[in-house]
Amino acid sequence: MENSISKIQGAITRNSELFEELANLYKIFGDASRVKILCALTQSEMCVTEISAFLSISQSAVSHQLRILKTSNLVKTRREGKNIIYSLTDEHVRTMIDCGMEHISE
Amino acid sequence: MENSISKIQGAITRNSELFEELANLYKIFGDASRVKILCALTQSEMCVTEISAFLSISQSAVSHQLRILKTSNLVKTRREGKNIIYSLTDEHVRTMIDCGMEHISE
DNA sequence: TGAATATATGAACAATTGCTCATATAAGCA
DNA sequence: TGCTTATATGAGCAATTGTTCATATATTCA
Repeated sequence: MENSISKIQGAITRNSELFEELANLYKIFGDASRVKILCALTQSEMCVTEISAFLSISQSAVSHQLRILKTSNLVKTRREGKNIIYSLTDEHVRTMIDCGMEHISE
Repeated sequence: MENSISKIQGAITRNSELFEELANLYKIFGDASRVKILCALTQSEMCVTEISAFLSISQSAVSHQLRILKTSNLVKTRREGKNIIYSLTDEHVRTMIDCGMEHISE
């Protein structure tokens, strides 16, 4: 018991940045605007204006949030004429959202 | 395309509180101290003093965080003499952590 | 080239958060 | 009952966060 606990403690202490990183990932999902954006992109890629109109969030606010999502590598972009099309980077995002959804719907 | 998008929009608009709730859940995991506490409890139930010593976080700080975790129903308690033993409410917490871990370890 | 549309971004501000410090409450024990 | 240990909690504070407003940048098209 004492042994196994100190083993975990070692792991936690050594991997302090790991937990910081983990917390930072969750922090990104910890905002309704961002979750909505991610959830919308789950269904279909969209440009900024679409997202903004779609969620009734100001263009500026959406843009700020998208930057956070992009920096965190949760979304990727491509230009198409005047528009920048945003889409999810990979399936992990979907999994993360599902995981949370499952928890609250019990 | 237009149809499916407006369908999603309807869903998002109607379930605004759902997203708020989802974001709030993630927000709880979005702090290194709390993730550490939850992760520690993943391995074994512990009392406040143990958690505090274990993670090198002040007793007060741990206590404050535990209150949040308990209010959110992520941990439960039982008294044992002078001690209050904290443990995870259910397996969902483990799943949530695993889910995040999987994402950052790629 | 100039106007219109799309997107990004910096400054400012209010709100929230997580910690510390001091102290309250509660249980065990001499 | 008084002392010690365990836990909880309120006030205060510094740091972070998400939004708005104003403006910059970039692309298309007449």
